[in-house]
Amino acid sequence: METPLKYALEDQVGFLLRRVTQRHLTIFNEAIPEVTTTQFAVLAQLSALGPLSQNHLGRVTAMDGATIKGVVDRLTRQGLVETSPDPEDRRRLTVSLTAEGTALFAARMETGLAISARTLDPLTAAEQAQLLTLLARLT
Amino acid sequence: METPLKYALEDQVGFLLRRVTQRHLTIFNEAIPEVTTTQFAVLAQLSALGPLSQNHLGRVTAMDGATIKGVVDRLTRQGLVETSPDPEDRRRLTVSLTAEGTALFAARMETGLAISARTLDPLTAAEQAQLLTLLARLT
DNA sequence: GCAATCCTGTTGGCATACAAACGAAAAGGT
DNA sequence: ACCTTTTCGTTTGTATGCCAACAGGATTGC
Repeated sequence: METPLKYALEDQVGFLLRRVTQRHLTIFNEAIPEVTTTQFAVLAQLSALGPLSQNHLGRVTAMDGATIKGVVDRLTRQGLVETSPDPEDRRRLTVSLTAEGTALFAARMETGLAISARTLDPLTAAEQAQLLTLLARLT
Repeated sequence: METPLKYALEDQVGFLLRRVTQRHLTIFNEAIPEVTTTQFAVLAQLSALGPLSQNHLGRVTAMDGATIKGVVDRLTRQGLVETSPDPEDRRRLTVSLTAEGTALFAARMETGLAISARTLDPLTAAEQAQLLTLLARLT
């Protein structure tokens, strides 16, 4: 008497994560079309922490070296950040917000918070808190 | 007396989702190096539902037309799926598992379930169930 | 002081993802 | 029958996201 194993895709964490992420990205793109989620994360961390080396910036935004480079390049092209060599360490590239980048983040920060709220909207306040706690533990 | 608004990146759902997804993908790649998560999802749905049109396959795996095409192309190149024209509807391309694809999914299905379990490992059984329920409601 | 190691940024390659635009085929309405 | 609308698959373009390999600079061990 053995139960035949079934693989229900809809019940797998990975699939659920992907679907929820898709919904979140849709909400984000509608609300903040100027930049992407990862670009916004970079603006947020530069705003909170000040200028950082490119690799350090990658660490605080959870992107590896190759990824953060692409993001920084595109933000530079848009004039939202700028890079300068670090005199202390000639390997390092310091990334900082431009006036335009500072202004954009200031103007869109509240929208950013609203996007998170909207993503969690189907849940009650208690459920939202629980979800965030559980997700944080899976990090 | 107004509270200055802060944007704590680490507390935003989108950022948490991205980090948890990163951890999940790492676990998956180690356990099943032959295919990616999305490719595995395609194999799972073809295994569960039988041959499907390419677009239909995209819907049951949550991928848009452009994405599912790339995934099917790569799986075809690996000999895990094959496509054939649908005589009923000349626009349609029927995608089905090859013997090799069927065998691979059968051999890796349990591992797939173990990957989900490993991803959720930091949580208790009750917390795991709760998380899945909450995520499903955000779909 | 110097060799082994580590860190930083860059590049190339592969694999999602989605938008937009397109042609061909099917379905529906009148 | 005919026209409009959908659906299906394709292609192009942009943006993550990771790995692996690399070069040059900084650090550490000895």
